[in-house]
Amino acid sequence: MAGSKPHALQVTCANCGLQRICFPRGLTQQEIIRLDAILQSQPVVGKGEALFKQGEAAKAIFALKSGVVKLCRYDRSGNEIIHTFYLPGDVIGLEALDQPVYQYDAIALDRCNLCRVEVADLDRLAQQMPNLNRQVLQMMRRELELERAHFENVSSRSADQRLAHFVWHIAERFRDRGYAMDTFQLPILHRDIATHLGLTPETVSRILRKFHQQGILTWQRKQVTLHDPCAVRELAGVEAPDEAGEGEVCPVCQAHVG
Amino acid sequence: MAGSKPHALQVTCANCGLQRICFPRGLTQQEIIRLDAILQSQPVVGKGEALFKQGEAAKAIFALKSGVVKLCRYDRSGNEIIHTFYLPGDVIGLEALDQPVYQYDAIALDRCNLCRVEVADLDRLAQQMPNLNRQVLQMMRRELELERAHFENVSSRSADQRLAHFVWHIAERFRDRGYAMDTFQLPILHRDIATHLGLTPETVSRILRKFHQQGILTWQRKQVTLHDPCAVRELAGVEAPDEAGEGEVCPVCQAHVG
DNA sequence: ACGCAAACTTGACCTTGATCAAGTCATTCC
DNA sequence: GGAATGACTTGATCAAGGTCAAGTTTGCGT
Repeated sequence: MAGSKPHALQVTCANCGLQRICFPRGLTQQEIIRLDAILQSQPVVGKGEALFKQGEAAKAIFALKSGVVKLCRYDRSGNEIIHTFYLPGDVIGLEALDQPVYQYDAIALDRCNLCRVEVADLDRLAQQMPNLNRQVLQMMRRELELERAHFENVSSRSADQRLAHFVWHIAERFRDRGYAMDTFQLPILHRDIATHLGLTPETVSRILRKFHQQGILTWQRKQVTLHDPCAVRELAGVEAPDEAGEGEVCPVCQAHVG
Repeated sequence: MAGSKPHALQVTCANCGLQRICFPRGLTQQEIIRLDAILQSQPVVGKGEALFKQGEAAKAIFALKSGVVKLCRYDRSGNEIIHTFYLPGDVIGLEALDQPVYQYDAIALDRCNLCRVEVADLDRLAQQMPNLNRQVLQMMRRELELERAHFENVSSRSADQRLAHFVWHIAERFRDRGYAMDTFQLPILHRDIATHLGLTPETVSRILRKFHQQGILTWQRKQVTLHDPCAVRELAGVEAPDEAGEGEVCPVCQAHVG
């Protein structure tokens, strides 16, 4: 993963590998340099630790350089509800721009490298950079879009479909970040997946066994492998991107896999 | 409802009854006047008609003055998914600020009075009014918060709880708008409720009968009555607002009802 | 390397809510 | 006003997935 060498030179937005998908997307080179100037700290958070917790003063937002983070909250009877998993390149805690305290917990699922941006600094910068406002609005809208897509997945589909859709969605995000989509490390507990999808760990376990037996995908330890990406996509209920194309090779599996 | 007299004087933001909850919230008097200037049209949309449809060019956002609107979309097998119902004072189609086309259908559930704001006009105005950017961001964040709350409701609760939570949530929104919370007209089909909550119409019908028999609430025709608001809130899994208060009267039912 | 705690698996059983079918009730359109 | 259409109700049946219980495996701390 990016940024894991402890002795590496100081990473700036200008030379960060995540520039394309992170904050700076859509900003000019000059603007990126000014953004860099307010990025004071690049904290590391250990497995299980919180970037922030519900109720804490919301003073900063974070960009995730490596690792995985879950955004969650507890209902009145203490059940965890997991809204999202963040991957490298995602921006976490945007709500802080708008509210005095965080509304959710953000928990690192493994060791995470982050960039921390103070809300006050960002606000000040935004007054001089209209593009940044647009950028922030777009990130917020994307977050809304993700939550809606997730709701559509959970609201009315079978357990098999939910799980297939989840895996496919994660695979797509890895693909978009330039990684292989047919095999990747995913440090998420099956229990957390179950919670995220409104299922039980037992059900997830049974479905994963079935998928494995059918040769569709395996998910053992933290290693996910899509043996038949098209079948996963099909189960997930996602359209093939180039339906009207060549028609010879599967556009998803051939174009992006391996 | 507001704005229903056809011969009424021209309604402006400055004299609109929804000023507190709609767009202008957080703007100065001067800014509201400038906002007014770009509000050219105040369309009326009939029952079942669309404000906009998925795939259309996203050129405007809307403020709802009267009526109810659903935001929905269809999955691959043609099943409707309903994300939100908008009540008077809500702003609809914010995504348009950020995208070339609408991603959802917005359908009027009864006759609706609207304000239409062109995205281009709003963009231009926002460059001169930093408050407006903040305002837009806040509305977007609220929309995200609503979607997450809805997901939490549907993801892991029983059918009874989902329905109670839905009714309670709507009642709260009416209360916040200055209407009675224990009885109101709600022009939403039971079928649409079922879709919104990931249930079937049959299940909704059975649960409503049970609630009626238990004296908790009735929902006949379009008339909703909460006979025991506290029971509804309890079922919905929502904390009483003033738990540590007087302790004598139920803070919700006495303070806001009737 | 050992042992404990947590994660995961597997099987038997049960509950919730979906499905199917046949009705009743409202609303709308001539 | 009366038929036709769509909304809602009610009952019988069924299956997906939850629950409970007892395993096995994994990972971590010492």
